[in-house]
Amino acid sequence: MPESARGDEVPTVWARATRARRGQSGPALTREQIVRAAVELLDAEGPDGLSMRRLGARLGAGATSLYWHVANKNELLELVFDEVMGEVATAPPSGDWRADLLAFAHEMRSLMFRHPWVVALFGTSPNVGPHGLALANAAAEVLTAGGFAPSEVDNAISLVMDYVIGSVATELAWILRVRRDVVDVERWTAALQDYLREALKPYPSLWEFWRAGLEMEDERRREDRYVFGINRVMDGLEVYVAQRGAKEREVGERQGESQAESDRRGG
Amino acid sequence: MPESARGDEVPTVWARATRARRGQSGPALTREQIVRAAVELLDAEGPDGLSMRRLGARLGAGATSLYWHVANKNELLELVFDEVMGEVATAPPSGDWRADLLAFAHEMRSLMFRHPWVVALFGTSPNVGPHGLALANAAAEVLTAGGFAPSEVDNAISLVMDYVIGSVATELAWILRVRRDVVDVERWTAALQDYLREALKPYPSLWEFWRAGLEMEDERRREDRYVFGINRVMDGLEVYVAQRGAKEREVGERQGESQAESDRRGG
DNA sequence: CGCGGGTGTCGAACACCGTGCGAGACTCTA
DNA sequence: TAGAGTCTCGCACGGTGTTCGACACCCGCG
Repeated sequence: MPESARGDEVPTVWARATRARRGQSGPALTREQIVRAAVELLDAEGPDGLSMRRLGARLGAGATSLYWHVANKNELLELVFDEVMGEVATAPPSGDWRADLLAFAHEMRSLMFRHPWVVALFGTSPNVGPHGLALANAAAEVLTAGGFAPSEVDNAISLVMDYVIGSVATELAWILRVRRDVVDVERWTAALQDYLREALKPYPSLWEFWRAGLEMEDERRREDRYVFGINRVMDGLEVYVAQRGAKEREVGERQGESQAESDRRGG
Repeated sequence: MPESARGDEVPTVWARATRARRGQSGPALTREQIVRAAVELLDAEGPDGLSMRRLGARLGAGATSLYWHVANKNELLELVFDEVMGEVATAPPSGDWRADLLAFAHEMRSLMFRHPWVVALFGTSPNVGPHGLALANAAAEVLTAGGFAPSEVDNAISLVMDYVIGSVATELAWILRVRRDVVDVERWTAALQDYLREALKPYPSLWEFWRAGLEMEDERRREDRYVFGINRVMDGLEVYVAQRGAKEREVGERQGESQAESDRRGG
């Protein structure tokens, strides 16, 4: 329903005004309808399964009809992204910021597993749709309630999000690759192991690590990795809060360097 | 030079034997040559700039000639990935595992900025080329020297890598998007800000955070985020080492729960 | 010398992709 | 009834990865 769906240098779909729909019987195609169908298509067939032609066909419409409702495919992806953002549950701060933040991370992670294609969409657009904003606000509230200063809230959220994104991205890339290309998993992993046994001759200890890892079933091993990682991230944030608290308590006695200065020196 | 470059269910290029090259005057095209040209193309024009046709043209050859040396594009990407992995500098453990690991992370991050397209390649293949293996070994040595148990080494490396990947991925996605699509940055950010001012009416505190952020120049803000994040990750690992050390010291006195159990409870 | 087979290159073709353009149909308002 | 807006869609353009079969070259062998 936009006056015309041209991109026209608008930074995000959301910044473009939409017109009220017409009279009574609306158009055959709706933006909501298109977005929902796109999500279904992506879930069912992965990122390569979504093409304008296929999406149109699924809706019983021509491919180019979609371009009335959406400027281009990127904009459609922006809409689709915010759509699934609406799936993640949020809750007001409970008083335990670590638990709240952990729950937020888990919620995000499970979203990404439910819709494996979203992971590639993080960062490709401003993510300022209604659901995205609500989510950002919920996370910010948790940290604010936890005593984080305004300037630190963004850093802390980014840390958690970036870790979850990176972790799930590598996990999923692997899973999807195997699912797509490999027909005989047994033989495939055996071949890989054969190669590694040879190639790791120069690095015997590495071979030991990986050999052990390869024997555990994959899903459990990956879960372990994530649980380890996210808990370390939380520990790191707690250390930060504690140190900053300590610094504040000794304020005036002697001017301690700021945490940012200490970080920068360390890095 | 492979007997034939068919994919044939081999899990990685590296697992396929290569034949000795022929007589004296080698072929017009070489695998090394192709890989190097591909890296140049990717650096110059981004991921979309690399197509088999364009790559062939750059080498003064037909597109399909490449398929003699490489089974398909994915395999080429695997080769290209390991090629740039050779660029990252490693050093033997210095005795300070935190400093070593931090240096490793920085090295990785700067690699990803030098070749923005690699970030999307992490996890899409086993990453077991010669350079990748050497790198993994170097990182493992650092942590082993730092007192990490074999089973923990993989977890810790994954944590650091995943954070760096996630952080750089979101950073780069944004940078590249702006660089590609936006002609008038000034007007673009202004429009975004206008939209946000309106859309964030329900979340006034969020508006304050972001408003402050938007005023700082982007590069500095992003750098700050990364420095904050990676230092929190390191803190988290240090806490872990310290706690485990404490646990070990009190061994036998009372059976404390393992760290993994504690993590799982927390998560 | 001749010749078979491996090595290497390549043009044509297939089935896709995103999307600009313009024609047309339908419906509401004046 | 005229006109303006809303909405659908066929065609076409220039790209993509990859398969297939034809072809040229050079080596060692008989």
